[in-house]
Parts: sequence; C-alpha cells; structure tokens
Amino acid sequence: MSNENRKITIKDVAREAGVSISTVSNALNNVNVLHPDTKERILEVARRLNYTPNLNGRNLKAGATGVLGLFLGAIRGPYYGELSDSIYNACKDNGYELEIFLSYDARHIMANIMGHRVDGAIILNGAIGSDQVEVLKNQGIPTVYIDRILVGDKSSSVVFDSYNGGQKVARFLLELGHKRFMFIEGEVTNYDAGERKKGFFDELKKAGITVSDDYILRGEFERKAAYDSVTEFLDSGKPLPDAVFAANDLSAIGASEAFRDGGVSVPDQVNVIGCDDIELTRLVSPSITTIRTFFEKQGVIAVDKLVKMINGESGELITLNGRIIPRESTKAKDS
Amino acid sequence: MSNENRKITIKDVAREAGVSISTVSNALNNVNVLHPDTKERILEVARRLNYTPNLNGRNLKAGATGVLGLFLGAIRGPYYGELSDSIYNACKDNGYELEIFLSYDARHIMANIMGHRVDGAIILNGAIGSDQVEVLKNQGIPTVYIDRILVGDKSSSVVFDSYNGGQKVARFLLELGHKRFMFIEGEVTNYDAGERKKGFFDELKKAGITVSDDYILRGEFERKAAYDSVTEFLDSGKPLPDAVFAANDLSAIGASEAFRDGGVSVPDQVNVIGCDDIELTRLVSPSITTIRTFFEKQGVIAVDKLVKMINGESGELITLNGRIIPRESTKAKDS
DNA sequence: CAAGATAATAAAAACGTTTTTATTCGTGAT
DNA sequence: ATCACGAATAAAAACGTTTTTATTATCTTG
Repeated sequence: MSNENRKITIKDVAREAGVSISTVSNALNNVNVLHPDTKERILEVARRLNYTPNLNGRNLKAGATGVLGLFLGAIRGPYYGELSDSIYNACKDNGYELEIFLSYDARHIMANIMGHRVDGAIILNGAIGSDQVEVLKNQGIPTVYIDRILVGDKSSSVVFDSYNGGQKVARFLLELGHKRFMFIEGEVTNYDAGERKKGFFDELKKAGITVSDDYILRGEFERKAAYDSVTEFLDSGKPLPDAVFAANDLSAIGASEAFRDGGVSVPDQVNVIGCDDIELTRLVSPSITTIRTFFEKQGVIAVDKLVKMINGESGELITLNGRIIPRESTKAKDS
Repeated sequence: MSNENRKITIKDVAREAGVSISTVSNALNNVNVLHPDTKERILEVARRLNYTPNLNGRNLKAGATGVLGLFLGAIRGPYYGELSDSIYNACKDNGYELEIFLSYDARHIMANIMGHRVDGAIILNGAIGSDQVEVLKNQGIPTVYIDRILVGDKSSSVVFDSYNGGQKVARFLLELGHKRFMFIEGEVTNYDAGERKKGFFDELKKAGITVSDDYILRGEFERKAAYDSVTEFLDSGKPLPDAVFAANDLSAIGASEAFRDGGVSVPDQVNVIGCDDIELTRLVSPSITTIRTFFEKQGVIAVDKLVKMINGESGELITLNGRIIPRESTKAKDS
C-alpha cells in the first residue's frame, strides 16, 4: 500500500533482477552486448513492475526530447483542428511526438521553449512579444512561425502569400465576367488583410478597374460587422456590385446573409467570395466560395522546416500560395 | 558564432558572475539569503545571457513538472475547443500549466504518463486499451477520464449523467404539452446514447406514454443518417410526432432539415431537441434546443479532482447533470 | 580579545537516465 | 602456466537543476 506509491525506477528493476543499473539500461535499449538470458530476465522484471523510463531523466541526459511543440493562443477557431491534425501527422512522419501548448502567457511560452521542454517549436500565438521573438531568433531551440514573418538563424516563417491570394481572387472574378466590385475589410491593423486588399486592387487595376470608396466596407473579420455594413449599403440604394470579396470567411458569410435578408440573391445578383475556407463556408446556404491557406500543407512544411533546422539548417521565409475553392456563392455572370 | 549555439546553463551564469552554481540558483529562486548586491549582479548576468532554466533538469530534481496533460485522440470535433479552453483556465487557476498531447498511439501516451512528463493526466482518448488503463488505475501519476468510467486509487472519471439527461428532456417536452414522441438513436454501441434513451423512455413511461418502434429511428450520430431516416419516415405517411429527441446534435440538425425539406415546420408542427450543444445548433435555422454536458464545468471538475489526487486524494466517480438550452426548435404546444 | 553567533558563499549530494570506462572471469594460444 | 583477449557485467561520470550541508569571514558579546 504505502510503497505502492513510490515510483518505479531503473534502480528498482536492477535490484529486483540482481544486476547493475547500466545492465538494465543496456537491456532496455537493446544494446547488443548482454547475455540473452540476462537480457530476457531483465525485460521480464521490467514488464512485471510496469517500469517506464522517467522522461525528465532521459531527456536531460539526451539533451533532446523527441517532441515538437505547437504553441497556440487558442484552439476554438475553425482552423486549429485541421492545422494541428496536419502537424501531428507531419511530426509522426518525421519520428517526433507532438505536444500542444495552449497558453496566453508569454513567460510560460518562453520558459518552455528556452527550457528545452521540446526540441523545436511551431508558433501561432500572438502573446509572444517582439522582444522575446528577438531572443528566439538567434538563441534556444529552432522555431517556425506561421502567424508572422520573422526569419533568423533559428527561426523561419511559413506564411500564406496574401497578396497573391488577392490577385487570384481578382482574376477569378474577372474571368467569371464581373465588372463592379466591392471589398469588405478585415481588421485594419491586420497585415494579411492589407496584403489581400492590395493584391486584389492591383490586379483589378491591371484590368482597368478601380473600386470607389463607398464600395469598400467595414468588416472587422466578423459576421455581424459585415452584415451591418452590407445592410447599410443596401439601404443607401447604391447600385449593386457584381461581386464582393471579403477579407475573411466570417465576414463573407455575414455579407451573404445581409444580401439574402435584403432581398438580393447570391449568387444570381451578387457573387460573394471569402478567405480561409472555414468549415462554416460549407454549411451555410449558399455555400461560400473562398480562397484557402491550405493549413495541412502549411503544417507539413512547417514541421519539415523545423526538423531541418534542428539538424542545423538555418531559418528562411517560406510563402505558400492559396487556392480558390469554388462553391455556390459565385458563378459566371450571365452576360 | 560557433559557441552562439551552445546552450546557456546555470554554470555559464555562475562563471560569468564569478560565483558558485548554488549561489546562482539561490539568486534565481530568490531564496532570501544572498547579499543584495550579489543577487542583483547575478540576475543582471542571467538577463544579459538570456538564461532560462533547463526544465528537464529542474523537473527531474523536483520530481514534478507543474504541468497537467490533456490526452486527446483528435481535436477537430466541436467540443474540443470549449473543453480545452475550460481545462486551460482551470489549470491556470490551480497554478498548473497545460499541455495537450494529440496522439492515437497508446504506447506514446503511456510513455508520457508513466514517464512523468506531466504531473497528472486528463484523458479523452479511445486509443488507450483496457490493459493499460488497468495499470494507470493504481500506478503512475493520477489520471482523470472524461470519456469512460474507471475508478481506482489513482484514477477518477467525470462523466455526464446521460440517463438523467434523457429524463430531463422527457420532462421538458412533457411540460410543453407534447404527447407523441420520436427518438433518433446514436451509434448502437454507445453507452451514453443508450442511457439517454433509457432515461427518456423511463420518464415517458411514468407519464403513461410509450413510443412504438416505428418512431425510433436510426441516426448514427450523423447529420445525413438522421436526415435520411426522417425523410423515409415522412414518405411513409405516418402521423407526425409532436417532438423528436435525437441522441446528439448532429442528428437533431439532420432531422430538422429533413422536416423542413419535407414541408413540415419546426417547431410549429414538430419540436426537435438534440444533445451536446455543439456550436452548429446556434448557427442553423431554426436554432436547435439541446441538452448540454457543460464541458466547461466538466473541465473544471476534472482539473480540480486531478489536483486533489496529486495531493493524495484517491479516485472517485463524479457524475454531472446536464441542463437544457431552449432554442427555436422547441415551443409549447398550442391548443 | 576569545568565542560563539551570524551572514554570505561554496561544495556536495541527489533526481533518473545513458554512455563511457573499468573490472572480472573464463578461454584459447603460446 | 602465463598472457592476452573477448565476453559479460559493473562502476563512474555526466546531463542541469535544487537543496542540504559545509566553509569561510565578519560581528557580537562577555
């Protein structure tokens, strides 16, 4: 009873098997140097005692953990499932385990990264400030960011090329025959939303099209904000655009709902296209065309790069192009 | 350059500050025994070198990590966000960090639990077999299960009382004045779905109501299966039930859609009630009344119990009652 | 001013591994 | 019979901490 509670260590196995600690270690890590009988006897004892190596001791000695860390600030959003799944699989393919650190506390995060709790870190976490990022850039274990651009000796970034995404959306909509466009902004401080907008507008300009300010609506990445903006627009009686590009899917959905509730058919009168490909785009009616980041690809690339950095490679910036997922909310304009 | 790469340890700080290792340790853990000047000098050096304690060394010495582990087999479902959020907060409130172990590999899971990678484990992971569970029941670090009932010296379960939930749904619908009921099954092997059904039917029986077999439909926990079953039912021309209880939300949503597409108004002609309170229940139209497990409560209780077990308490079974969340899909029967 | 208390720091032990080095013992060759 | 060698096992060192114990040097105090 009382000693049930003591943890079984390699020492216990050694004593029980009447053998030295190092011999037990050799048996467990099948270093081929032991007499077969001894080895078998030791393994038998270890099994009987349910011995499992203490990872703190082992990792300390090894100077490595065999674990990659994914540092998230939240897990509730629609992306995280897909992202972490893909990262999990990529880790497995590379012989690593995955641990997800859910934390908003930059100090904890730093303690875990610098403290060698894992061998490498994938970071999608706004909590980490620029000073700490500066440390990680050159010191400690390798890091890969998928939420910000930051390259150093020890850190890489794998980011969606938002500018390219904006361009692609423009080309996609132009090819469908649309001429008049509306853009729904994201959060104004958001870098990616800005890039998407720039790419979108630049590409339209190439086609000789400009978008006037009253066709650039507030969206704030939120369903409700977009809904309200579009509703207000409809009330103003201005001519409808042919197509609306929203800075993310949630605002695209809000916009689509506002059109529907305002008696405007999507996609017959107005096309709507979002960005991100969250699950909800498939569930609403009409389903929403979007351009996606391909999180699963991003996860795989992040892990691959991380492993390479662990093996000595230095950091770099990797950009990924998105792809458009056509759904019900867009269609060719009937002449 | 070359020695940039070496990891900074407490030794480096000691050498740089011209002081012994133990003195550095005392300075960092502000044991109040050092001359203020010495302490300040040491902290200054540590800061300059970006020293962070190696957690493997520290945890090894401490025999503890200050970390609780959440062992998930997946993260994509609708519950996980809410659950992990609540667990995260509960951990923080108890002074622990949280790490999420995403893994389908029972051996890895066992290695981490038995290997003291964390101080306690919350398990929602079907990958762990009954033999391994048997080991954890009495050995290793404390564990709390939220997906199965298993109580031992070192393990507890925090489960939703599904039978009670089924009863509550029955009472709720009876109070609304409904008389004729339909039940949509979950997966037949699922313990909870079975309990819900039993509680529901038992409570109806108390009111003198029975449900005939053709009003018990297949649902399989899936939207489509429920949709198809209800559609088939509608085609059969049998009289409509007043209310439908589905074994989970997804099948409730599928049923609701089937009624709508079959020209039957929810809730005017038929009420629909699900179970789980997934996010989608709020997003569909009509929104779906449901009974929820209160994951956030479950998370908090799981963590509390886990911490108590770490402090010596032994395991127990904790059951939680759900609560009904009324939404648009249910209303009092007119007449 | 000697001696004991106190403040400040250093040394050593321990946590549980793995790995390098050392020991023991039997065996075959000279 | 001695030696060298190889097989088998054991001992010791190391990983980076924290903590307990030891060592100084400095003060008090009678």
